[in-house]
Amino acid sequence: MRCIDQFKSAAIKNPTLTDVARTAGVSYATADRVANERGNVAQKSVQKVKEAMTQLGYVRNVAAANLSTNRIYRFAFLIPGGKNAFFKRMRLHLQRVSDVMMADRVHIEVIDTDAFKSASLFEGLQQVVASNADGVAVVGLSTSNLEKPLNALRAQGVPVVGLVSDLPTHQRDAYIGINNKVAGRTAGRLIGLSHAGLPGAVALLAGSLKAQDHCDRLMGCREVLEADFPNVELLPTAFTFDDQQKVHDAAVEALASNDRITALYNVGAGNIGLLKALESTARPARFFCLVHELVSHTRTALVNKQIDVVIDQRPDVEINRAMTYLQALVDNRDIPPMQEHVPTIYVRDNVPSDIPETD
Amino acid sequence: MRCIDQFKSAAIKNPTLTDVARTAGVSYATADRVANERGNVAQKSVQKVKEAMTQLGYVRNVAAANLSTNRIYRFAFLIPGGKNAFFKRMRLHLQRVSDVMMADRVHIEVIDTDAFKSASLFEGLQQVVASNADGVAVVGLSTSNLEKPLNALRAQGVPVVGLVSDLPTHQRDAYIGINNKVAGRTAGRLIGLSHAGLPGAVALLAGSLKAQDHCDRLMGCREVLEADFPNVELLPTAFTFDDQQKVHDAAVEALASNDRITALYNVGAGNIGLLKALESTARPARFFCLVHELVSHTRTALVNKQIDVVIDQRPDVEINRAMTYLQALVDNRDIPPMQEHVPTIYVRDNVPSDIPETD
DNA sequence: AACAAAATGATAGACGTCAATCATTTCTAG
DNA sequence: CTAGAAATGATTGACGTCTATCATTTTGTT
Repeated sequence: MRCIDQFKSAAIKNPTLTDVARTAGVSYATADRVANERGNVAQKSVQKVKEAMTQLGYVRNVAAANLSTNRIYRFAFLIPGGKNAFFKRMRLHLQRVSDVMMADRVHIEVIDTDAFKSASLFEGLQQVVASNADGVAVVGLSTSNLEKPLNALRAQGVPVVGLVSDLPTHQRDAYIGINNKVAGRTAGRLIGLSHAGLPGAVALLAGSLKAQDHCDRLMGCREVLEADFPNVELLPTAFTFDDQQKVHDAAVEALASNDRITALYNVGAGNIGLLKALESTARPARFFCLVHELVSHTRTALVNKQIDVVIDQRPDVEINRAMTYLQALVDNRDIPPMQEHVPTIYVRDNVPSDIPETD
Repeated sequence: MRCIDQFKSAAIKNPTLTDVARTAGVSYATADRVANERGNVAQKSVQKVKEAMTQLGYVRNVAAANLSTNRIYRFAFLIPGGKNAFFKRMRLHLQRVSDVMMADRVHIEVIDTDAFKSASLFEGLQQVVASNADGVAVVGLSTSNLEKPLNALRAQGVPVVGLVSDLPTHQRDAYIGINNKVAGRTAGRLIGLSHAGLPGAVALLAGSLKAQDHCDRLMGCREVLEADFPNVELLPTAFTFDDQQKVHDAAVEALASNDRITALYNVGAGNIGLLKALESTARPARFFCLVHELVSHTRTALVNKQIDVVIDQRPDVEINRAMTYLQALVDNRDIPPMQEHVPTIYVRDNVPSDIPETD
């Protein structure tokens, strides 16, 4: 953009620190002292060098710098292990990206954590502290206190990025994830729209009120329906602890007990159970079904018209963003401009065809 | 992932070509000849070197390579100029990204083309051919024949990426953009869902049948409604040539003439005219309004409940992807894994808050 | 003016790759 | 067996930055 004139001419050359030193009228050593803040430089020299930098549009050549220091980026990702399809998808993407990132000297280690055990997270983090990583991304747990290891990391200058579930603001450098209240509101909006003003009743399934994200989603959904769709009644939430069997039973019960039911929204996980319930149970004539997270089985159900909408968090995008953030933080660079990460809505027509099998 | 063991130990080092040569039992020169395909190497040597590479997990250090060749990436983006808010947003993102990319030695030139003039595109491309860019991204035009300049570029080894509107498959290396039939189907699905089985009629506005993307969207929308929502009638399409005034008039007429109208879908541009019409005209009790492309005014209208859904192409994501593709193509690298780019659905709750003003 | 302290200059090796050159060895055909 | 071709080895400078050392100049203090 700023370089159209140069661009046209055959040879473009970025100014080097030597160029800066020359136009500033100082030696390379001094320019270097200024650039790398090594101190022992007179104010007026600092001034001269900085002016030369802006004048020439000097940009530090990160590649050369990394080469000279033999820089390698070692990033650790702490992600819940186990059978959860969403995190499986996340780990799969991480693995794929990892191969490509090798060329950029980015090494990735994935540490499986126990999804709901605070101790496991704590232990994983301590492992990272010891492994002298350059950056860490953590899927946190709102109930666990990770202050000590996180502060230890950040005291070492290791940036920490919260992933999917936020950490206390002062314990991390950035948060990459959706706003779950927004996700809930989005669900509420779509449920409301699907009623076209007709009366209806929504069955709600959630894991537990202890999960902050589930709470937020429920709240968002309720907010929108109460404000904009008084024709839609909210039935009491059933809690499933994200267990497939419990989800199944709750869905069957909801469908059977209330013949006014027109919509079902599962705020949490365990959708396989829900799908089984939908297969075996008669569905009302008017029925709108909405779940979270696009994985192979929810995708199939979407295409097969068992469910109508999937709200997805785009774990691949989140991983990419985490990586970008970590690199920028480590290099002390500007973070590239990126649009706010919001929940994605999939209906059966805009669903990507390349969702990997994770089962 | 593959390097957990190394990761744990304090010092990690990527193998260099010297290491490869050593374990292959050949000189650096020979290893280099293999790595850079310079020829004049015996088959068995090639074999030995390649084996050593896979054995050690050698990955070419792109940073060092680019440093030694003084590589600079010069990418040209041919994007329609003028007042169109969507392309304004695209150019704005390009500009922002450009600043950050300077650190990676990526220079970006944006060439404004005349949105609908084939000659302008042709001229712009010839300009690029002359400017010896390293890669080109073009917003094409289905009606124009760009075979000559495109082939000239690709003959020079300059990768060409089609953006937003596809080019003939054999004339480009990749296409970055949404599938417009999918976009239309998505619109149709949402319109259908919004009727909850009640009867309705959809007013359709489009620019012109000459625009391939508009055709595709109309077709997709019709497909879904006819197949899955027989209760929704499709009214004849009004053609607006993407002119605000014509869009306004068509919308007013549609709302006035047909009291059964329950939805309006503008397949094309000129939404400012539509918004004016919605402000001044009485809307039916049941009314679902859907448009394309999130820009400041459509975002405002979404939040203010004038429209219900915006289907967006995510120009920022498209730009980023184009950049990634071009870099990978130039470096002859693998393209990082990325999920299929599909149209994004925005309702007023999941709409990003940081859409820049482009008016 | 003398002296220490602060600032500056000059320079060199390392990082991994590319792109050369030139000498030497090995292979192949007649 | 030998000339010529093909293959290989050895080596070098450049790219831009970092890090270090050491010599020299300038500054400020008494």
